[in-house]
Parts: sequence; C-alpha cells; structure tokens
Amino acid sequence: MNLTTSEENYIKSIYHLQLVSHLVNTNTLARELNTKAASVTDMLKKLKTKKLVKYERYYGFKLNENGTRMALRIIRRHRLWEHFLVSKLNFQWDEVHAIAEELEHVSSPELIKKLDSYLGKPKIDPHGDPIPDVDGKLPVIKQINLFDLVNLKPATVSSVSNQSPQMLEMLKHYGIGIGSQLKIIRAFPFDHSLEIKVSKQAPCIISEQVAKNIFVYHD
Amino acid sequence: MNLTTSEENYIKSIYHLQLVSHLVNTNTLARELNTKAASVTDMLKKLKTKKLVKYERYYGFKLNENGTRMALRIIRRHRLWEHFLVSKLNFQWDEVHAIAEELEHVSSPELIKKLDSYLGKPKIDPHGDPIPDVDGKLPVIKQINLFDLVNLKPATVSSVSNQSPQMLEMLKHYGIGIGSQLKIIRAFPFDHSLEIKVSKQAPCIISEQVAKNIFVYHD
DNA sequence: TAATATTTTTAGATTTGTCTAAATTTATTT
DNA sequence: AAATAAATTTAGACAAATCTAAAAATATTA
Repeated sequence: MNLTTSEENYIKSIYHLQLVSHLVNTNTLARELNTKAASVTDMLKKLKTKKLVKYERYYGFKLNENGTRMALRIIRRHRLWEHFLVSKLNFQWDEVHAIAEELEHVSSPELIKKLDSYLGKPKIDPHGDPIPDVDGKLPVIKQINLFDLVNLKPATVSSVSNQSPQMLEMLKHYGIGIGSQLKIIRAFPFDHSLEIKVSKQAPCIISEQVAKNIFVYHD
Repeated sequence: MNLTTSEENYIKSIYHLQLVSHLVNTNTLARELNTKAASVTDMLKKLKTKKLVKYERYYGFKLNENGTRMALRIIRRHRLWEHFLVSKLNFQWDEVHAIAEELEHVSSPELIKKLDSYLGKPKIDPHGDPIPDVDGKLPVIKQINLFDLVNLKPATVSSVSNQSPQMLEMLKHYGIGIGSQLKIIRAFPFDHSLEIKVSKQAPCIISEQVAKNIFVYHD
C-alpha cells in the first residue's frame, strides 16, 4: 500500500507515542504533530479505513500489525538517512533530524536497499537508536562506551556524545567516524589511554577523555 | 521563496521545454507533465502571481529571471542526486531518473552543499548533462571519449555508455566509476590499448573496446 | 473572409489535509 | 449524583491541485 507524506507522519508519531503509552489519545498526537485535535480525528478515520490502526471513537487508538510494519519501514528509512548524513556528509548528529524527516518519505525500496549496503548495513543510527531491518525487526544491541570495552574483538562506532569542534577535530585526525570498525589492542593503566586500530589504518593511541565519548557495539 | 513540489515540477518542465522553443504553450506543458490543459492554466496564474513566469493569456509563457534561477536550483539538486545514485549507490544511469525526481524536492541548501562536496563537486551527471553550480551557472564542458583523449592530463569520468553486466564487471575490476580521476600514461599502437592510472591505484591497461565506452572531461 | 478546427481559458466540482466553532461524550470535582 | 471541566468528535469552511465540460479566443482552411 502507498501512503501519503501526511499519513506516514501520523503513523510514525503514533508508533513513537505507543512506546510510552499503550493507547494514544487525540490531543497527545495533535501536540506531537503540531496540529489540531479535529485534524487528528479526521486522519484517524482515514487510517482506520486503510486498516492501519485500531480506533474506536472516544477511546484512543493504536497501530495494528499492518500499521506497525509501515511505521518500522518509515523509521528504517529515517535512521538510515541520518546515518548517511552523519557518516558520509559530515553533518553533526544534532543537525540531521529535519533533513531526514524529508528524505524518509522517498519510498523506493531499491534505494533503501542500496543505501543500507552502502552504509555497511548499520544497526544503530547516530543518536544511538536501533535501525529496523528489512523485515521490520529491531536489533537488540548493547552500546558500550569505548572506555568500558574490555575485550579485544572488533566493534563498530555507533555514536559520539561530544560534538564540539575540538572533539570532531580529534576524531577526524584519528579517522574515527560513525560506522568505523575499531579494535582495542591494549590499555595503558598509567593514564588510562588506549591503543586502538581503526579500520585498516595503523594503530594509534587515544586518551581516556576521547574514549569516554565514543560508543561502539558488537555485531 | 519556498515552492511546493508541484510548483517545482512545473518550473522544471518549463525550463526544459524552453530549451527547444522560446515560448511554451499550455498543451505542450500539459503533455509533458501528464496533466490537463486546464490544470496548467491554473498553475500558471499562480506562478505569475509568484513572479516566476511571464504569462499573458492565450499567448504562451516563459520563465523570467527569478523562475530560471529556481529551475536551475532544482536541476542542480536532481543531477547531484543522480550522480550520487550512480557513483555511490551503484545504480545504473538508466535507473535513477524516477528516484532523483523525488529526492530533488528535498530543499535543504546545507544538504546540497555537503552532497556536492562529498561527490567531489562534479560538473557532469551520469547522463552527460552539466550540473549547474550554486549560482545557477551551467559549466560548458566538452566530454571526450577516453579513446580519443590524446593528452596525458588527468581527467574525470563523466559517463559510461555501455551498461551491460559484462561492462560493469570490467569497470568494477579496474576501479573505474563515475567521478573517478584518471590519466592516460601511454597508448599501445599494436592493439590500441591504453595504459591508465585510476585515482591512486596502480596503473593498468584497458582495451580499445572498454576505452570507447568511457567518457571523461577536463576541469 | 467565412466556416471550421484547435488551443486556451473559465466555471464549477472533487480530493486531501487542514481549520474553527459548536456539539457530544467522558472524566473530575464538589 | 449533579455540576463542571476536559477531551473528542462533528459540521461546515478553506486552500491547493486537480478534473470535466463548456465558453472564448486564436489559427487554419476552403
């Protein structure tokens, strides 16, 4: 089924609100979407006829299986584009939301498939949120602060909590970015610095301060 | 000024039709946009009040300076996305038009600026059409068949005329793609093969057949 | 040039998504 | 439990973009 941009925005917002409360009410959704309660009621009637939500008047609503599948598809697109904007175009993670909101409505499945491959099939977006897979499954992945990483197995950089120019300068110098593969070689107890290997680069040493701002996950 | 997707599509189509005939007429544009003459008239009144076209009823219309600037902005977005889809996502050039038609309406200037840099500020899209610069200037660039390239100066790959899996397999093997920088090192008269250097790779030799399908330009 | 054909525009309707204001239903309070 | 408050829905309107059918203007042809 093909959805309009507006329908997609409603579906996505309902999904997010459902993470907090099982049933969603009209006013809450209206606030979330910067619209009026009457508009929400109108749209929900439409979504009901399209069999995307369970909705009884005056009783709130929620996505059904169909609607949830659609929501995850939209969220997948949104998070892949966010990853792209940060890992490839050098946006900072707090700048990408609005742009991804537009890109997420471009609906070519082939495009998303290729974008996913191009990004290395990432599991987590730059805000640290999981990216649903093609089948709408959300990976359960533990993000680990690089400083707390004890084993020597390769890990993928999922997010960076400090976005200051100074930090970004350092990350650039080390060749570390969202999606980078890295591995700890050893830890130096003296100043808690870490010797790491990033992708195929020569090993380097990063300070405790830098390590504490980098989050990684294992596949 | 902010334009709707529909307005942008009209502006873009008028631009393209103006390349053929100075004045555009209602029916021609209706055919181009798969719509009806009455709809075109309606939209042209709107574009006139927005001061994007010169339009007198029954006499045809054309973009004014304002409208032309907008058209080039949209075409810039379209062609940059096409370049991205081919050079980064491995689409073939005959598959990208419809997707770029959607992406071109995402209007963040910052996005386009960064996309442009990321692609290496390309001057030509994968169909061989010039990409307008930020100021709407169209580069005048001569595309040269790699086989006809005589000098040894570096050139940029702009398009590949043969999109067969066999050809793509070879290009992949040589590491040649849209946007690749390459340089002829020498030509072998015996079989007309060429020794070339692609980006920072080790030199390699390509056959006359391959060379004849690759188009390049000088900056 | 008068008749006919084509093109373009207007008039009025439709769809989508939105709104305001009023009515209805549910929830809360005294 | 009655009165009041809050949330939700309905009714009716509006803007954008489209359409059909009819009218008006322009172009072509006999």
